[in-house]
This record gives sequence, structure tokens and C-alpha cells, in this order.
Amino acid sequence: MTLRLHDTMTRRLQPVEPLRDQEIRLYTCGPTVWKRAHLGNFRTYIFEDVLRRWLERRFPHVVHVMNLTDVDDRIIKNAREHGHGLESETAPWIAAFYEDRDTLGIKPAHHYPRATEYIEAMVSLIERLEQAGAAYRSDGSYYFHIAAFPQYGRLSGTRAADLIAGASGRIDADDYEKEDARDFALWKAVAPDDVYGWDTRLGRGRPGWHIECSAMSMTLLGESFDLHCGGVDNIFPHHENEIAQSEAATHKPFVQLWCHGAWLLMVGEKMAKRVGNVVTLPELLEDGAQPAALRYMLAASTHYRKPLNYSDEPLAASSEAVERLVAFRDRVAELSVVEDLEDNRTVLKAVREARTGFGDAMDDDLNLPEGMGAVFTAIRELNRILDSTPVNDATRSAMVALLDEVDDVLGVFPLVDRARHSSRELDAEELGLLQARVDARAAHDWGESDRIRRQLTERGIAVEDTPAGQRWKRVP
RNA sequence: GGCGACGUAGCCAAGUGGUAAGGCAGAGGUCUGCAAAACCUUCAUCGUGGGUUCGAUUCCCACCGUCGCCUCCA
Repeated sequence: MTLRLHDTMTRRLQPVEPLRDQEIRLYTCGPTVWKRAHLGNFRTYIFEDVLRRWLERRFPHVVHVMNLTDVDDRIIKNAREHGHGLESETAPWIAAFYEDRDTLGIKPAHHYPRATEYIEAMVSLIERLEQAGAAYRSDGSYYFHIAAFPQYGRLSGTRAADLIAGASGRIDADDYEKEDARDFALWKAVAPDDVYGWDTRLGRGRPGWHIECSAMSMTLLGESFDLHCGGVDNIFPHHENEIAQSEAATHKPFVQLWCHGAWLLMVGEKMAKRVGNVVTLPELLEDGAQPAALRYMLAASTHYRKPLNYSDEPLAASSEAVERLVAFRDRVAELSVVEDLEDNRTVLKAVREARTGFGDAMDDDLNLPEGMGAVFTAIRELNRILDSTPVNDATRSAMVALLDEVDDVLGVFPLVDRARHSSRELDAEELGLLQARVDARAAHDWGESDRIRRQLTERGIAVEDTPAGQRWKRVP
């Protein structure tokens, strides 16, 4: 089966077929580094991470580019207030972004181009557009001439003519002189004494927002590449404008397939800095949220094209789902195998069905929630078998392989392991309590045993008894 | 006003023209000294009203509700 994704342009599922060799070139819109990214931002990045991981399973080569927008009005405003350069303003937010990315187990992109490092590429692109009659200069700034690009609006399904009529009261927020209200800035002139600008062949100024992504994506991935993703909000105007800029300059199809992830909602309303209902990763961790649970919630609790309503409940449910996966994975890892047994056909069949079910679901527009359904079905079946039947090593390995394959995309086990390894070692007193409980149990002193267990529980150590003896784990 | 998404059990959620995966929570049970884990059983007619069809939750229409986009918010 081949991977198919919902393409925003055609609004239907399209097969992913590499334009070049067996290589998939993926561009995802990254953060504007003016503030710490919030959980909603990470919903999109995790969707893209899942996509990237699945692409890597399906294709030999995947190149993933994520831009960092390190110059825009808000960044400049803040830099001006702080009295330092853009670099000083954005560096902490870039570091914070990388930190949060790693906390959530998001694979680093292969390239993180920064807008400020691609000024020349943007200038060249704007010059090409001007030569093609698709850009014009006004008061030192450059604008894209929408009338020169008849296909404008195809991605978002907006007819250009409607853009003015309807409006949301925000269109005259721009002070610059444009020929047409729909035209957008490619290059914004700044005063000669303004430090936040670049001297270029276009004059002193700074880039518009959309041009950076066109310039960086085409520089790194070529004038036509495979996949371009972002949050739904990027469809219009950002990606619409990118298409216009890129295709008006190159006269080639810009992107083969567009994917967009849905919003993360907070009490029914989208989470956005502007709305003021954002929550950041450090805040969530402070409240005791586990990275693995957060990742599961964002990646697997609902399909990436459906809004996800964030609250404690889905997070708690995700946490339990991860627990169930981990418990099974631990069980399989600790299984004592019996060598002179035949392969357990029932196990192998269940594993095979889970792998097929998972793969088919993923190939069908990254339906991870459905894929997990197949996995959990198998886990119940496998637990039942393991309750009563010993298995040989090959059978055990098949189960390990299934889990590896699933988590290669889901990506929660490394986060769980990291949390385990970083948790404090038991101190002498705690070790003493555990030993005392072993002794009490050996003496069948259940009262003492239970008393010690409660003591440990209060210290955040859960103790349970298994046929192999007592085991413990830290609980958050 | 234009465009679009969504509405499935207490919660989250997948899905299909032929009577609904999975996760969480709940109830009962098996196992356990007791728990935990695991397993078993149990818990929905798919927003409302029409239509098409032998048959619709799945297709069409209308309505209600929620949410989003409409120039720089992932």
C-alpha cells in the first residue's frame, strides 16, 4: 500500500510520489521566534514529526527543512525595547524552541534556515518577480502584484475578489502604499537610520513574511519539491502567497502536496498568543505533565486534521494509554523464554495483523488514532496468551519488533525511558524499606508489608508484587 | 457577508451502504494474603428533520449547534 495524504490544494487524498528519485523533500513552517512556542504550536510540529517519521519508513531518503522566522514586526519591536540586535532577541527563543522540541522527542529537521541568513536569496527572488511583472515598487517597498497571478486563491479556495469585500476589519492595518488592497509586501523599506534593516539592491529594508519561505525552501529543496506543511492558519495567506511568489518567478509548480494540521483548542477556543489562552511546555511540566503523555495526546488522541480540545482529561487518558503500552513493553522485555518450543502461531498472527493494521492506517492519511486501535487490540490478545503460555525467543522478538515499529512513529518510549533514568536513585532509607518489606513478606507478616507499601507510596514509589518478586517504580 | 471544518457512549476517539475499532473512566468477575498489572463480562443505534435505497450512522437536502479562516496566529 502506498502512503496517501490529504492535499489541501485538491482537497482529496493524493499518493505521495517523490518528484526526484526516491527522495522526499519536506518543508514545514517553523516558529516565529519572538516568544516561547506554546502547546498549540507543538501540535503542528508533532504532526509533522509523525509525518516525517512515517515518510522515513516509506522512502529511502527524506530531507526535512524547517524555517525559523527570526525577523518580523514583533521581534523588532521587542529588540527595540530591549535595545539590542535581532540576534540577541531571538537567540533565547530559538534555544527554548530546541529545548521543547527535544523534550517532546521531535526529531530535529535536517536544516533550520533563518530568514536573516537568506536576505540575498529573497532579494534575488524579488528581482525575478519584478522582471516578470509580478512585483512593483512603491515608496521604496516592494509588493506582489496579485493581478499578475490569475491562479491566486487556488489553495485556500478564496476568490481573490472576495478578499476585499468581506474582510474582517483588519485589511487597513497596513500603512504601506499598495496598488491593490490584496497585494502583499515582499520587501518593506525602512528609514536610513533604522538599525533593523539590510542595505540591498532593493534599498534599505527588511523582508516581508511570505518571501522568506519561498526563498529558503527553493534554495534548499529546489524550485519544485514534494511536501509543504504547516498549521491550517498558514493556508491563507501565507501559503497562498508563497505559491504566488514562487510560481510567478519560476513558472514551475512550487509544491506537489500541501498538508495542514488542525488547531489545538483550549476550552473550545483555539490556543493562540493573541487570544491569551496559551500554555507552554515548561508550565505543563511544572504541573506534573509527562512528556510522553503530552506527545501521545498531541500525536495520537485524534487525527491531525481534526481540532483537539486540550484539557486534563485527554492528557490523563493519554497518560494511561502510554502506561498500558509501557507495561506491555516491559512485560515482553522481561519475558523468560523457553527455547525448545515451536513458534507461537497465534502470537505471530496477532503481531502480523497489528502491523498490517497499523501500517494501513498510517498510509491512509496518517491515521495514527486508528493505527493505535489495531495495536491495542493486539496487546490485549497478546497479554491473554502470555498469561497462560510460555513462548520461545523468536516469538518474543516478533512482539518486540511490533513495538519498535509502532514507537518508531509514536515516539513515546524514549521519553518514558528518559524520565526513568533521570529520576532520583533510591536512597538508603528507601532501599531499607524495600528490603524490610521483602523480609516481612517472607515472614507472611502482611500487616507490616502493607504498612511499608503505604510508606513507600507516600514517597512516590509504587510497589507491586509479581511472581518474580517485588518491583517498584516512581510515580509522578 | 464569503469560504471551510466539525457534531459517534460519562470523557477522548476510529470507522463503514448491511445493524458501530481503540483509549480513559464506571460496574461485576478471575488471579492475588490484600493490592497492582493482566484477563473475562458489561456500558452507544452514530446532532435534529426529511429524502434516495431492499437497507444509512455512512449518500443527498434542510435545520440546529460548535469552531475556524477572510493579510503576517502552528
